[in-house]
Amino acid sequence: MGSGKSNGRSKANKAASIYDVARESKVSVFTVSAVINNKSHVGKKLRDRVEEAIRKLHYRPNLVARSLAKQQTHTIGMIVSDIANPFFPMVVRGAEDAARKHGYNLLLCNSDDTLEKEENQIELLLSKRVDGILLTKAAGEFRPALQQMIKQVNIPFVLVMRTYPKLTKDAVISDDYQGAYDAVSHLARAGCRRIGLISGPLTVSNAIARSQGFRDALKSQGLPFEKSLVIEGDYRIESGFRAGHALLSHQPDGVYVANHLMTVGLLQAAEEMGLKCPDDFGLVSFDDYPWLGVFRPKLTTVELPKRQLGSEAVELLIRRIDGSSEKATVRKLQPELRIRESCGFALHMSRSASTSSGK
Amino acid sequence: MGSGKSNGRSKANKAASIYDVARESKVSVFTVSAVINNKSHVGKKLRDRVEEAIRKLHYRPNLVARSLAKQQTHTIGMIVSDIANPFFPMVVRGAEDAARKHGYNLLLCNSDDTLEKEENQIELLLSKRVDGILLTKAAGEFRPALQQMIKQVNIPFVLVMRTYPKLTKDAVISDDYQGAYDAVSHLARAGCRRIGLISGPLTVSNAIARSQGFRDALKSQGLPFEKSLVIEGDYRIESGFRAGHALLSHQPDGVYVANHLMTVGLLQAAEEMGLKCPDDFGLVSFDDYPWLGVFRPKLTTVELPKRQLGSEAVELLIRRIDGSSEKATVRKLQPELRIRESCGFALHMSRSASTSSGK
DNA sequence: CCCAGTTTCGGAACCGTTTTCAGCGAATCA
DNA sequence: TGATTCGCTGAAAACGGTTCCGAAACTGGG
Repeated sequence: MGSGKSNGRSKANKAASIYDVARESKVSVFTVSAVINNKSHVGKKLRDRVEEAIRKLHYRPNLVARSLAKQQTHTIGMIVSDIANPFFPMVVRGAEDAARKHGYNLLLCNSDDTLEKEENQIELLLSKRVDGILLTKAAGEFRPALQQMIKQVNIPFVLVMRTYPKLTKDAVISDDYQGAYDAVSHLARAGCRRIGLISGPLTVSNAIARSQGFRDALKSQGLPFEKSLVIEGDYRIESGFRAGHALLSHQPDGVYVANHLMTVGLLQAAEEMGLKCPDDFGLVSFDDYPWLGVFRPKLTTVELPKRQLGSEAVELLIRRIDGSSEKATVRKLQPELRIRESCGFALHMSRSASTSSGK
Repeated sequence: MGSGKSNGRSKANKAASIYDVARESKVSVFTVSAVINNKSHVGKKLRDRVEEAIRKLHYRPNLVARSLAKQQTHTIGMIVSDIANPFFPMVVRGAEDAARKHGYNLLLCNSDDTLEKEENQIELLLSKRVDGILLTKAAGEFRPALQQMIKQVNIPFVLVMRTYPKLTKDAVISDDYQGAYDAVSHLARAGCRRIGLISGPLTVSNAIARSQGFRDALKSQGLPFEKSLVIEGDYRIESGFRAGHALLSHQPDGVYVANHLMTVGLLQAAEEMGLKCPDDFGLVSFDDYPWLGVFRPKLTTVELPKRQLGSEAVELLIRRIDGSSEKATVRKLQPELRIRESCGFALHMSRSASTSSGK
């Protein structure tokens, strides 16, 4: 009924399926499938005919059907705190490039470092049957049901930037302890004696490592640990601002900040208080960016290999997806101290030089 | 044969399917499906039994199977130039939040503003049967086969930041013309008489709009257009650096740069040449960032509503996915001039005031 | 010329959902 | 109490691939 004896499938708005090309080239779907994945050798003539049909129909295999059949999606989920935090874009970029190289796509999620959002994102990713998940773990433990599901589907995770052995021992992180150690050692060499710390949330592994590096560097430099000079933030600007106010009121002569965003907050606070860096206090912070060299104060930073962080995480994850049984491993990448001006090294050089020459 | 009369499916490493919960709760799969999507009313007792089984088995529907059956993936592809360009993270974040709110996920791709990569990404996204695509179009035209495929699958696109009517008229962009116009008008008000431009690649709509705004503002201020003071870059640091060298050698007293990354390059060049901003030249650039207020030179910028750009693009795209037939529309968001210090407004105020008082 | 051994190919089951189409039972009304 | 309608329920067919298995075609040797 209706408009004539059409075969019922409206031609418009319908991508060709493997059946269409099979019919077009007068072979079975198996043969088409075989030439697509060039599997078991298909005769030259048939192969040509099939390829011709594929071109003619603009056929592209439906990857969701393939995913269902093969039980793998060639998609990996990536959960970061917040892509708008300038730290993450480069690691995401590193991950995306590595993923694509292996034929994988990236499903990007933001957790805002919130357990609840993180759990929701993971559930969704599991439902989408991603082949693996890259996770910058927020503080807190998964609810039992989620843990069960994760165990049940047996999907590989690899942690990025932060460890969380309860979930998996596979992780790629930066050597935060060393980075912090270098940073405050440098501050001390530059002549600082009362060094403050604005740390990340101590519920999270890298904040702990950075704090520990801070303490140990202090100790090895023979400097006292003053409780009033240590403030815990949450890696965001606002917390750096508050911490900055609190900290600077105790008049440290140097401060080490555990990430860039909090450094920005600290600088805001300093400006409000009429304090200048590096004249009034030395400063070294984590995370470096290409543009930090052109703005004053020229920040002395410890740079993390962000891109590599992302790419190595993906490489490891894909090895796991492919069933690698290499033993669980946390890959620790080395940071790099980039000395510019905010540490006041030039300023205090003479004093520093005289003390170090005494050794 | 083998180890007894086991039912053959190894229990380990296998997520429960809808059949499992149907068997467990002794109903048909239809009923289970019905309670999951709470469709046609299912009796209270049955519903309870099913939900109980779901909980017990930690069942989560397999979204790839659902996608295949429903012919929609609830996934949207987003192609940006480069997520590591600080401009994009916030628009991606805006997009991700909006997408999630509607139950969609974001598949993120980088094109490096390269036609070839862009085409590959699109093909992949089409194969993955994403429901729609957000695209910051690179320069150049799709190859015919791709155009055909796009037409054939009839998938909605919405353009972000750059228009490209050949593909679709749906776009959400910023009012680049106005932004540029305001920027250089402000420079002129601040007393600049020889204003230079570092533009984006003129193969791309927003670079053209910004250049046009530059010209018109010059004209309306009665300032001459000097060809040697206009240089085309590609929105990256390196090109800003080269352009900066070339431009500053002609000694402009003001320069307007079409994005932040090139501004960074310009500042590098200025430093190498011993030129200071705003003492030696006024500067206003596009893109603002939370941290620009704490570093010197404090950049005067025209800020684009990045987050909104992303979210509105998603909203429009989803309306299209849902079959909205509202007429094609480019949504133009207003930029905001943020006056700080790099424009030298304070510096030249007196001169500017005297001239404007004469009018 | 015949038969065993390889390729090559086609048929059909399967992946986990949704959804159509009947059928069955219960509830409402006369 | 019996008939009619309505609400639920279940079997089965898509969705678009992959892949096992058996059959057909082709090869070569005796």
